[in-house]
Amino acid sequence: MPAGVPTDSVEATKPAPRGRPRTVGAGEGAQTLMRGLDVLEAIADGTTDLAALAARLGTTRTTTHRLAAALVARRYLNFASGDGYSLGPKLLELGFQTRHSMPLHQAARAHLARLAERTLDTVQLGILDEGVVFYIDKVPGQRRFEIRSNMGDRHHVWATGLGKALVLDMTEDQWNGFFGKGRPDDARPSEAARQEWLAQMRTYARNGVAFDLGETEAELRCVAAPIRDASGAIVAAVSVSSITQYMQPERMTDLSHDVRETAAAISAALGWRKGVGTASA
Amino acid sequence: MPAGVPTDSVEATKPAPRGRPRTVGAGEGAQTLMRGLDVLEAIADGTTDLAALAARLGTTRTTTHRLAAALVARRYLNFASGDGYSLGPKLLELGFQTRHSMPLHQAARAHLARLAERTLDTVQLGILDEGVVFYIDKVPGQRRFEIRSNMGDRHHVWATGLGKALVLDMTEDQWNGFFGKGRPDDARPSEAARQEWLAQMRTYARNGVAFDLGETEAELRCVAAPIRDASGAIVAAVSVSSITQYMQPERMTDLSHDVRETAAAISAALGWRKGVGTASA
DNA sequence: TTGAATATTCCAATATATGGAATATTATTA
DNA sequence: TAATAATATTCCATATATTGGAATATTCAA
Repeated sequence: MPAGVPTDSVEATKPAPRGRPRTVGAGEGAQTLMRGLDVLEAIADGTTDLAALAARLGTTRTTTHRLAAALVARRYLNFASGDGYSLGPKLLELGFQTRHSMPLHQAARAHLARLAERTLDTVQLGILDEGVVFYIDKVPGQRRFEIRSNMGDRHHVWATGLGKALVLDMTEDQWNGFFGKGRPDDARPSEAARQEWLAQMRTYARNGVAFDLGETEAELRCVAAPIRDASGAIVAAVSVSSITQYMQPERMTDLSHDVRETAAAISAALGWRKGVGTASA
Repeated sequence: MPAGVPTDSVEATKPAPRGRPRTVGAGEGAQTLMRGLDVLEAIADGTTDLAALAARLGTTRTTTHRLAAALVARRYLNFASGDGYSLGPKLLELGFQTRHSMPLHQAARAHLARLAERTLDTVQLGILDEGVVFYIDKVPGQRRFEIRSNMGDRHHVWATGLGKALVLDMTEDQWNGFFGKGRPDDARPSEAARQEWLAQMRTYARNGVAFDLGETEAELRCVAAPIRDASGAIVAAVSVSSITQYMQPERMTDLSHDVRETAAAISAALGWRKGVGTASA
């Protein structure tokens, strides 16, 4: 499914429905619910009018309308005559509630703030979600500039410090799967680049800290470390980001300790005990 | 037929739609979807296990399980053996997307940041949602302390600057409806307090700016102004909050201009033209 | 290990969702 | 303004998707 992320919306109009996200199989016996969720997601994806919705779901206008009307009644959708459907306030509510109910979020908040205060730079918290990095919290730094990422953004695993930290425990095969993912075909990285990236990942995995040396934005760098839960599995990662000027090699090394400590503190709050799940093989 | 939920039971009798768009009958023919949403909201409300869920919805465990399983498959819920159900990552996603897709949010962002920079204090953006103030954006200030409200918080209309700004256009009857709302019965405010509050509201409405003089937290004060869309209706409000020490009467007066200007700028970005919908009667 | 609590699957019965066609509501012209 | 197009909404008989009881599987607590 094409992501409707604000950073670069590809098209504003409704295109021909490509591959159908038919998640049939699991969820048998709840067709109406599934279709309702389809409606929700189609609208999140930029569809605004009934006809397009119906075409996308492969249902009649009648059925589609009934589902949409139900969602409007429950405030999951807005409907404005003329502008069509849009995501409703209930989704805002549930989104916020979800964030607050995450033990991770609660455990992390104070630590992130303190890290941001010490480093003066932007601190971010992210999780791995469907193969991409999902930013779930951010504490801005105190410099004269602002790292322009936002909570809710999604970025590629291989090109961000947070992403690399999140996959540090995976096998080299899995790493390979991530590398270059999401790149347009004409910008496929060279084999040499892949090898270098893998070599770096090995180092990061050994150290328990990952760097971003400007893969996405040349002037941006960051230091990230994985957060583990009671089972030792990586469930999130924390990073400190700044511009290259403030991220010379020595500082990145220095920060490594602090970031790792912060990650460890949050991990501890989640029930992790030192030693469980860390690199050993 | 479900009978536990407070917000339905519309049947046979001819509805006499007064001020409120009752959306009667909507949701008919989508029982499964409605029940699915019930599940979602029950879990948002703290229910975690199947038995409790079923009891709450008035459905059998089987049905409830099918719905929950479908929602898990679609990542609207998590299920962890032992901990039960919790809100899932898809809700995070949709929540963020909803926020970003609001024209209001986009129009406001830059203005809020600039206001926060000028005033050094916390700037907040809120909307009226089901009779309460819903905080949808916040730009922290630069003082040594932190206003502890968070995005996603809900507060009472009558006790916050944002809330008052949001209802500035309403009638005195409607104001009355808001006053004291949500208070425990034993803390019902006196008639004198009500009269004083109404008098203040009249002043605020005349000036197009509302103050919070410590109704909720004695040491907190704020200055808020309404944001209007193209139709002139109030759709949101912006506020600057700080501690009393920094919010002496003169400064509140000074801030009034700046806050009102900011609100006007955001309103303009939403298509509002000076004069439309402002106090006139 | 046992027993208790909880989650999950199976199935026939029917209440519930479905879509075609008719209608109402808005937008866009003439 | 009226007439047209475009879109949303309601109606209703039909059959299909959903239901819940009972059986089974899984996890948790001693």
